[in-house]
Amino acid sequence: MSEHKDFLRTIVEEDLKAGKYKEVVTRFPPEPNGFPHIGHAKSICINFGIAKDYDGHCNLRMDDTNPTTEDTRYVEALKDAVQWLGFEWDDSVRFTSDYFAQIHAYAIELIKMGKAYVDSVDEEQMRELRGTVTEAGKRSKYAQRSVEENLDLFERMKNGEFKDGEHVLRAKIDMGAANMKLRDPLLYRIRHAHHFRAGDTWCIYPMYDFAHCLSDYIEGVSHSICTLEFENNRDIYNWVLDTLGLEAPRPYQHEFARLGINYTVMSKRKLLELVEAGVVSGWDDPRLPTIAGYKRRGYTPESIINFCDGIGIAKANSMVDVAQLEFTIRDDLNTKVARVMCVLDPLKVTITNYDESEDIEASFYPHDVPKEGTRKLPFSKEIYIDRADFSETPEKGYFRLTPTQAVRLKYAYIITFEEAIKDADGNIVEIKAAYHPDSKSGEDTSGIKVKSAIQWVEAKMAKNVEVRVYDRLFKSEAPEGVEDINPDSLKVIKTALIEPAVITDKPDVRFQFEREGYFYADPVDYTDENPVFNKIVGLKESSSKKKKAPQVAPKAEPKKEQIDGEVVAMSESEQALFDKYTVELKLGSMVADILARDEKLSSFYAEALSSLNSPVSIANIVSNDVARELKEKEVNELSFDAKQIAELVKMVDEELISSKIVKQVFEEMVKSGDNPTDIVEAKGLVQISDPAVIAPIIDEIIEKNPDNVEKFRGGNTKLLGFFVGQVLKATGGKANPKMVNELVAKALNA
RNA sequence: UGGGGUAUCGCCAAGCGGUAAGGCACUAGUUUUUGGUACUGGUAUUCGGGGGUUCGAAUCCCUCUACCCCAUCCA
Repeated sequence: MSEHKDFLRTIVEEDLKAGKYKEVVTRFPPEPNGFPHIGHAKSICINFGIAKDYDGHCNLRMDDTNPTTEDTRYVEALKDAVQWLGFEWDDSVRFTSDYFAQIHAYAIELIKMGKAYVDSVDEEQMRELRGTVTEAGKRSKYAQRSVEENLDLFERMKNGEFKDGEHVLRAKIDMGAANMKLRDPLLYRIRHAHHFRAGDTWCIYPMYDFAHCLSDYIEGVSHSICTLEFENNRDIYNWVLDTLGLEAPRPYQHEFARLGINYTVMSKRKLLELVEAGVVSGWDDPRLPTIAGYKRRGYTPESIINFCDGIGIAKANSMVDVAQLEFTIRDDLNTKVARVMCVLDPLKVTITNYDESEDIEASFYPHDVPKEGTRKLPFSKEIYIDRADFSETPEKGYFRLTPTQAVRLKYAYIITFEEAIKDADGNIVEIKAAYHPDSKSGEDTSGIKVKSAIQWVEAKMAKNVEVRVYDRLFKSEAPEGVEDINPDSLKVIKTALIEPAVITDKPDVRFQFEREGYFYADPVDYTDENPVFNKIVGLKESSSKKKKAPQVAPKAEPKKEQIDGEVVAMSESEQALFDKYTVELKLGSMVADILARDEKLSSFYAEALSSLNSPVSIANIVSNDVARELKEKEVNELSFDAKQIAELVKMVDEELISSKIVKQVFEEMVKSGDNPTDIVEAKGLVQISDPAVIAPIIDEIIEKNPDNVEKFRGGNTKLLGFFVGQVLKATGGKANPKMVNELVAKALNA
């Protein structure tokens, strides 16, 4: 677990500490209506990860409440994904459909409580009655049905006496709720459909909002973690469990931001479109962000998990750069995988002065990968190199073979250019070169300096392989649909040549093709006759090698000006108050504004003022600290009163306590409702303003932090705050901060 | 438009009143028979804007702005 916990783990820890739950139970609850993608992987990592970190467990639950879209094919894909990532679910796979009977019983209970009713308006009417975001909705006339009638109707719904859409069961909550989700949400609808699991036993199915919270409760889930778009649903979640009076411990819902990655799409709908339109070869197309796609492409589970860990968990909508994903797979494979030579775009090279043949022993791993293993590389007069590794007219900074620049054949000899053979169109079809017999790798005495060592294969022994070079599926960073498809997202190279050992010995399934990237033997199409490799990801290229600098960043716009909206005007009485505050009491206009506009605040202020004539100080504390408390409370709910605030301010005015301590005392007042004077006395919070007491503490701090002293004296004046903070901490906040500031500054500058 | 959220480097993301973490990307250098890797350095005088409180504010208060979610018998 990383040092910095995400907010979910923070919540879990607090709950555990408070003894809210005996055990952490989470769940990964996908709907089996599509293939899981990397966004699901994030959720899997969060849910299974948290369970693992806190010795709890995580259920895999198929949220199968909609028989018309779900299929067992998808549950298999979902199970695969979790397993492939290396997580284990508790017990067997759960299904919401397993709880249909219990959920149904809860529905009846709700009806009996008068908290649910059968509604019989059609869809269109229902939409109208729901109102809009700004207007309250109206309840349908059916909401008045008696419990008996509701019970009867609901029973008949269950028995299949009605057609789809004829009736629904609704929770009776509030048609005027500002949260639209709370306007009598649907609990059950009629669906005469075959359920892939429950078969035909049901013709009513619970809605997500009803089934999910109850399923969580039934499974003993403690932390129900979902994505941000369910924030509004949280109120129903709580309503159902609370209204049913389900006993603690019960689950609570927490939301995090779903994953977005640029140059791809993540919604099930868009993914399905691509698959159905045949733009990709299927759900496991290596260009897709599906788990099946990444798996087929050659990504490792570790890399996906590292990626999910790396991006963190928060509540801000975000779009992660694919480069971050690519980093994790390179990083993972770098230390694991054998390096072999494959020439993607072969150019024949004849070594004019070499006539024998030999086998060269070469390590599978570079010096910095602590793994063992070698293979034999055949070498002879005729070899192939990559077309890109020769240039007749090299640009500045080109490191490979040119008419005037020798290059090393990796693990073998250095060669120098002799002649380029061209066809009628002027295309180079062959290079003639000379090798240097004394330059053999490991026993080089030639003294020739080369800038690069390139991959090659021996012509006769090389195996022909198919290489599928994948690039991002979309050309735009935030693709909308098929129109944004990158036409070059797949290049099939049928004529690549690979060193024989890879095919004959099959040392592994994943390789680094030297200087090209990481590749994976396609698990589906690879055969001995037609070996197929998928490009997982290219090697990182330093900018100097990159052909055209894709310099995008068109330097920042000149900082867009922000136009402030208009502030609501004050009413007449508020204005009068404001004037009084600013003119008579000499308050700052901001503070006066806050007070004048808030009736609770202004009357609280007036009351405090009546017991202590210190208008500015009181105004400050009322407009800041008291205002915070009054945000969600009424005056009579406060644990303290205006008189006590006046008392507190008095102590500040008399310099009995420092402004820092005020915060502390105030917190205490909020918590306990005790008198400020008593708090100060009980905790001994009286301000220390004696330099004789403070000075030695400062000396000590200075002595303990020589580095920072040096930095400070070197010009980092921000560090003054650090020292002041340290001194204040050492005195429990009691030292007079103004004095500390002065003394520290003096001491530091001494 | 009512309600619910979110804003910290190009992209993620810590931070919860006392020195603006870290990763990716970028960049300079060292090592290197991969233009890879590894290593070393450089990258936010400032936290969406403006005010206020405080000795001290990314953190507390006020206000404005931008973006996301909610009016499926989807989940």
